[in-house]
Amino acid sequence: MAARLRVSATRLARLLRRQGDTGLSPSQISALTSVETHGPMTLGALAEHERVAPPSITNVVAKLEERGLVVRWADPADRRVTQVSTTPAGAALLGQVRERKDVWLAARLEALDNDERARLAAALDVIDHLTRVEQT
Amino acid sequence: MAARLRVSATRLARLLRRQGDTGLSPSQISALTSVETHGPMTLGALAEHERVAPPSITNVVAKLEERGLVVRWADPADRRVTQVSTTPAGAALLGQVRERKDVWLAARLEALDNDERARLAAALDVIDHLTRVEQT
DNA sequence: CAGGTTCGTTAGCCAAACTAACTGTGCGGC
DNA sequence: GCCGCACAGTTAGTTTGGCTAACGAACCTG
Repeated sequence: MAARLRVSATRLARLLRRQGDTGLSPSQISALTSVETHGPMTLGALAEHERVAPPSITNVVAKLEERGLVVRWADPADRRVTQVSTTPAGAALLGQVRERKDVWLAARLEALDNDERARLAAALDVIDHLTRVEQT
Repeated sequence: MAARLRVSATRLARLLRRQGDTGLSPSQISALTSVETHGPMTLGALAEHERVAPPSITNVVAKLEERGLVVRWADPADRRVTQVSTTPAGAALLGQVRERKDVWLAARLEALDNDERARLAAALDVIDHLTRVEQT
């Protein structure tokens, strides 16, 4: 069961990733997603979250800022740290990517028969639960 | 439904990927997997399958060969082409990675209750079917 | 057997990651 | 209160891995 689920999940994720082509590099899209989901954060926290060295995050954020997808400002309480958060444009771009993937996936779901869809629907909670446990 | 499945599948794939750490780069492990699953193949076919330029595959295969994970030989029928296939060591490495992921995932499945496991089991065929259709 | 085609490799360039070193800011001991 | 240390982010320089362009060897066709 583990092996079958592993293969299917990996394959589905790969197919989904192929639908999510933006003009951004993988590290850029990943950083942008982190900033959106975890709210305004410091560059150091972002670097740690992305498991990347500080100089790399400087560069990634600079490019995202050039495109107007994030904003960066000095923290008034501690002027060493700089905070970063998404702009409406950044959020919109992520939304478009997600919607494109959902459209593609929905089309696949349409191709299933009613019984299959019902079984998948019944398992959605389980799959969700499986991935929600604290990530080890 | 599409959105929930997308999120869960993406997250599960990411968690699985984190368990699969080898000393190899992503392109190396991907190429090795392709060679294993599609049998002996020419370098050009491998490059096309990996959606990568021919010079890149030369480099990737050279590194895999250094580690003894694949072997490369000239095709006797057409001495321009070189075939590549996995060694027992290469297959063993892939097997270890898969097993490590399966062990991790099986432990998570153990944490589910019986009803959840039953619902997931009933959906396995569906998820499999979903990813088996010709990839667009 | 000469010309053109195909396969893989070599050469050279660019993007993106890293480490090491620097700047500017905060903080705590004397 | 100032002096020294710690910390956040950036700059500088290197390494890695991808690409395109050009090349050599092998094949095929007229």
